[in-house]
Amino acid sequence: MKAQTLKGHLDGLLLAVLADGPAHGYSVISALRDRSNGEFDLPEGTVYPALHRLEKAGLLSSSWSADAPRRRRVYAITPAGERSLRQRRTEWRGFTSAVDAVLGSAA
Amino acid sequence: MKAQTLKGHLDGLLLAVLADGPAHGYSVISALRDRSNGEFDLPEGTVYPALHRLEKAGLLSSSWSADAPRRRRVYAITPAGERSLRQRRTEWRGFTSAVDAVLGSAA
DNA sequence: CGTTGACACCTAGGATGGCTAGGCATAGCA
DNA sequence: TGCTATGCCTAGCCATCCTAGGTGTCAACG
Repeated sequence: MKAQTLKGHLDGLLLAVLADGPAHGYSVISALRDRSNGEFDLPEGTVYPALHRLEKAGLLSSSWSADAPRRRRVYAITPAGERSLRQRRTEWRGFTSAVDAVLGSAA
Repeated sequence: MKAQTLKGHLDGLLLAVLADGPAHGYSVISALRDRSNGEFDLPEGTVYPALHRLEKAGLLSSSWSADAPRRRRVYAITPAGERSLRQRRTEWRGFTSAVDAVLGSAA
């Protein structure tokens, strides 16, 4: 997958993963890989800054887990994050139908 | 539509429009607007550099039209451009199905 | 006849954000 | 003792969409 393809769409993917329950960064990466059948195998340098960004925006909250063998920062979606996710899903549908309309050759 | 949403997808849209026949930049913009039901109302500063880029990459060819009242640079898709378009359509399908899988909540 | 607006082209620079490439530390296994 | 997987982080690169400006033609309106 080309580098720019994902631009602007990553945040929604992260929110969607975390909407199913809290998780730490590393597991978000593998969840993304699994759910997308390997299509999204994202480097840490992509995901961590994005998680920080979302937390800063108030869409995620995080805390260090104490019980795990290794230190982990666990992220959870906030109510604002869920609202944002709903909106992003709607926008995504609009975007895809517009692209599909232009690309044509639906057949 | 947010600025980054389109990133990496514009070239395919332009190729798709020009696959239906040669056109000049300004008309590409309105074709894009029409085909997408107004979703893609792109500024010239987005489209012109993209057309230049695609021509430089050999996916489009251009020439100045002599017959038009105003000077127009008319773009046409090249065989390489058509190949690229086919590939981009395939990638787009893969990308959307991956995003849909992650976003879930198809309902 | 001047001005406005559509047409038609162009480009420099800003901003965004994913990726590369590095770093650090712990745990488990050969 | 290494190697691999886990787990976190960041500086800077770079592609590219957009903003904001520029040029010029032509038709219509007051």
